[in-house]
Amino acid sequence: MSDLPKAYEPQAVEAKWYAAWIEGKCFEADPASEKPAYSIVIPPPNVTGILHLGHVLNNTIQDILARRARQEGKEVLWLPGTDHAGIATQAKVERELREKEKLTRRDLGREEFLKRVWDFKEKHGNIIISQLKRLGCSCDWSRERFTMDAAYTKWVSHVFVELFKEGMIYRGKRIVNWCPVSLTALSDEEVIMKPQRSKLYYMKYELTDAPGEFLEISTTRPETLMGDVAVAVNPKDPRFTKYVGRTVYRPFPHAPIPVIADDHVDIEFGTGALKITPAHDKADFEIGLRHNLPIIDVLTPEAFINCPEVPDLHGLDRFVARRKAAAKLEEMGLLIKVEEYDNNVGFSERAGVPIEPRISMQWFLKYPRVQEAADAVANGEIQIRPERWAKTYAHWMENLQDWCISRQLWWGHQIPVWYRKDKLEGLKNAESLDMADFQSGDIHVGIEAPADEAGWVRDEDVMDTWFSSWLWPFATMADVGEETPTLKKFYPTTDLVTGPDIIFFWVARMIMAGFRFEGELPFKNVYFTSLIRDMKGQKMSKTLGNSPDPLDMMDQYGADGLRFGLMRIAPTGSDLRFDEVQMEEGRNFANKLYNACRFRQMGGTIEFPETDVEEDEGLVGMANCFHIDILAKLDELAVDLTRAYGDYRFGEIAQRLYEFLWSEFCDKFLEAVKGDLRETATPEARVVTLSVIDTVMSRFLQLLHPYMPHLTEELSLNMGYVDAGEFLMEAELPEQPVLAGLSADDLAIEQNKAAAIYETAGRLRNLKTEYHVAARRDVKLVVKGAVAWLEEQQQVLALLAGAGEILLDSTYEAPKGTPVALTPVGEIYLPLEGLIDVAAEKVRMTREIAKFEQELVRSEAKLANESFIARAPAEVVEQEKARITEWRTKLAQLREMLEGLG
RNA sequence: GCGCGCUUAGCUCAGUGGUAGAGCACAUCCUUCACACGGAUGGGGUCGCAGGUUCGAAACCUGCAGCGCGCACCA
Repeated sequence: MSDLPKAYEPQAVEAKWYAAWIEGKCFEADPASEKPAYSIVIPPPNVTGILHLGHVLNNTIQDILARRARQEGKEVLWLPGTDHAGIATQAKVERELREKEKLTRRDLGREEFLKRVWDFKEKHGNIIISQLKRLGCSCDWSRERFTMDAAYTKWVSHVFVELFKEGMIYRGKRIVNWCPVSLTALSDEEVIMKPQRSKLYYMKYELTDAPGEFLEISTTRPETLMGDVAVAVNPKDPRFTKYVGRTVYRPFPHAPIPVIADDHVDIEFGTGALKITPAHDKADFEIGLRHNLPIIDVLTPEAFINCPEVPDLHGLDRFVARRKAAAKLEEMGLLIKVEEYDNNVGFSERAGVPIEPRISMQWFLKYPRVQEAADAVANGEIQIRPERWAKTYAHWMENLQDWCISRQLWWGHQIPVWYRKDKLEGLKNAESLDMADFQSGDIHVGIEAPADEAGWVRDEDVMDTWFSSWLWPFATMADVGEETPTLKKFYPTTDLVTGPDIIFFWVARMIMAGFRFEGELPFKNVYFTSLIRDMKGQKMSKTLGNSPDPLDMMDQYGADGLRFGLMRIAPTGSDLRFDEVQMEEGRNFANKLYNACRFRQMGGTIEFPETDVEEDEGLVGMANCFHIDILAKLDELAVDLTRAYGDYRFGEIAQRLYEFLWSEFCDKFLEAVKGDLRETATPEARVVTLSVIDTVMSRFLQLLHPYMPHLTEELSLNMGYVDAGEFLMEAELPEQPVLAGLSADDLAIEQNKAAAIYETAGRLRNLKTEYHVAARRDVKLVVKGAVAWLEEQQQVLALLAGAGEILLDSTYEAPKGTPVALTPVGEIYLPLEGLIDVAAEKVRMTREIAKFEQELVRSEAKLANESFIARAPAEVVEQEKARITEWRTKLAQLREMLEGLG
């Protein structure tokens, strides 16, 4: 017996193996390799982020794919890195600055502030990288990238310049989504619509040419009333025809504004009349453009009222001002009523406050290669899984809006545009900037600053983080204009694994960028993971505090336990409910495997008997039905796994591995062959059994390796399946099955024998339990009408069933009331002196008879149905007939026995 | 409003036309020399509802309900 502890202790083992893999350069990809390439780029986590369960799921899947690909003989590149995450990172540093030094970023100035962010990044950055290592991720760390590396930054600028010169990027004054907390524009994707309980205010504006006559208007935003420049009605709305072209008084500041007609107005909604505030609503802005209306901005960037003409509102927070404006209307007798109203309000994804539509000067991108990108998914060049996400992708691609790519932040890639100082004022306020301005020489757009830098001022804005992320698959592999061996070998990448929440942010954009800048799709397969929820079905979030720390999980259950537990409940489609119990199961599974190996080690080394049986030729010849059965099941497992990997069915793979080891190998096979390892066993039996165990265990460890890399590596070494100095993770999966040289018929015969013994053992244990002798191992069993081959396996049956002795006796006359079971190997009696209870046995048998009768009736009814006979496939009919025969035989036997009881 | 998805045992989920499954939880028994992070046995389901197709439906079709998620300029 080995000195190994009884329970597996993962912590030290996991750390040891990760270090060994790094030392052995096992994760490093070789572009010069002859092997076919397999590549994944990691979805770069936020550089200052910390690992959450979403990362664990996502990266475990990638690691499984990468490790499996290595086993399949591929040259694997899993390229890691981190994202600078503009808003999130800047916000963190600003918060720290505010809390510790009571300073804002403007107090420090751009240069000093950026220095602080870099310091912060050095200090807190890469925590997540070490956490990914703890999880066992086999990334090629020698190629780690950061989206603000110099070379990467050059890519971002290059892309901007190219697209600008192509006319795809332009600057313009538009309504954008403004975050009043982060003080920057956001893209449409960064706005989250949330249902809100709001109020709908009904108010009335007096007609200038008809005092006492009013036009009724409804709005949810009375606080922007000062920015009203018109009232719009639908031209098809007969109620308002007479007003169109006239003017009404805006209450404050008191001024006449026109009543206009515009198709956009919904006749059904509210009063049917809409106040037009072009500065604070996207639709209003467009109506304003159509009708040539002025724009009056009445909000500060921080979303406070900016309207000195109305002193009692000026300077107020927008929501305070809303109530105040309503009160003011009421005072003036212009408020008709207020209704409760449910609507959707856009929130800033990062800051969590309602965004404010705001006019501002921003840079926009017209997406390139839209058609190619849409087609690539539609025609299957890029496979999206689960497939239904392809529809979401297609829908978005069909409704693309220009992308607002500028951000009023400092942390990020600064826009590579310079303005001539002497023309700065004019350029700053120009309604639009594009190629024409570039050609005139007033602006400079380039990767490098203009030569006479002093005469120029650089655009202050930075780019949306996703404007760097969308280049990730190729910008990580080669510098601008380079054709590196890495790019050549590993681009396009094979699989992308990410969450469906960033299908627009990232996936779709990468596809477009791939086509535009590399002339090729960036990846062939996209696998969208499930969203992790808690047991109540709520989204995991820091604020809810329902997000367990993966590091805690790893401390408790091991990285392998966490990986396996999580993958085992990872569904193919919908959300995943995280249940810590499952991680415990993962740990238990690791422990089970570990103990199965300890058991094998107790068997010691294999000493071949003098007959000189060679492993290869002797194995099948000497094997019994249990050996053959487990080898066949192992082969089946390997085939099933290959298919499941092909379909990205990770939960099913985990389930099959679990079931094989626990049920098939430990519960059945090991129990069946335990006798072979006892001192009483023949040397031949011992050798065969140990060999079969080794064959199964070594192959199983390899199949399990992608899911539990550390443990399988450890056990493979300890068991001697992998030589010291070599790695299981580098061993290729053999293509041949472990079982060979047996005809399908012979295999079926052997497997049926094994199944019959297992089933019989189950029946007997059941019988023992029913008669309350489950714990006794000395009971005697008698088999009547035994199948011919039972004799050779009766020892095993006794072992499995927990019987002291099994007698084969075809003439056995059971005492009345002897418990009996009908099994695939014959009638088995459990003669128990003093325990036999005729009445109880009668009841049990009557119950069993009733059960079979029911089955018989059902089957007979089916066969009596002419349509069934006529239309069902022959094999189904045959199956049914066979069942009837079986039921009848059993019923006859049981009735006879019941009669025997008297 | 449009679209997508889900609804199977107390819980988490498999099961895409042929007698309803797994794990956990539960109950009873077992500390027998791999493992109590274990072993054995057992109880538990009109497969959301209603129609339809079919010899046969948990599965296919239609409708409905509940839940979830996207998208959308109804102020």
